[in-house]
Amino acid sequence: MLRRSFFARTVHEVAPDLIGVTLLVDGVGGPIVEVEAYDPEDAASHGFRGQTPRNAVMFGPPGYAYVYRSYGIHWCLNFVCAAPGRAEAVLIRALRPEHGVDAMRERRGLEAERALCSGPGKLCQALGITRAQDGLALDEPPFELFAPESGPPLAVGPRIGITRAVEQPWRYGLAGSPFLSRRF
DNA sequence: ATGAAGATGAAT
DNA sequence: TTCATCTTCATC
Repeated sequence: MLRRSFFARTVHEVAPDLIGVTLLVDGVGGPIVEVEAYDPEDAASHGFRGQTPRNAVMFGPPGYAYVYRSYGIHWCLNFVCAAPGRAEAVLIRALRPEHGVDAMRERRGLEAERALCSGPGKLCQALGITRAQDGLALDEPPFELFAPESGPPLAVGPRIGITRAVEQPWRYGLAGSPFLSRRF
């Protein structure tokens, strides 16, 4: 199991290391196949303009969940990294449905495994993540994180949906996975 | 009090 | 490509 100290590093080290890590929420989830990194010097990050009630968790200690509402409809899950005061976090964008697939299908109202967790909003709906999980520790229930046996092949590319003038190769994924939100 | 933008998803 | 949907935050 991952210890909270796993996240006490720069997001640029943590993000690629999360590919292949199994994420469970109340026993539902699977290996992460896609993430994105956000740091305080990044104009596209929620933390760029300073602390607000919404992004407060980003500025707290590492190893906690930062959950925010996206487009008024969806929820998105992040893992907070780096020392307190530095707003760094990894957006969890997709995972391979492995545990509790039936629960995911029920919550998503879909059958196709391919569509259950292939996007940050979909993933939260499938795992039952809402504001209720904002600020919760990642090494305590309902969360469970398991390191992979070996480092999987990584794909790297620019992030998705970033309209600001920030173009960096900060999206990481499991190369060739059919469960990505988008091909690299 | 008001407005504009947004780390998306699903349908067309 | 379009649009639903509404919170968040900045501004007035």
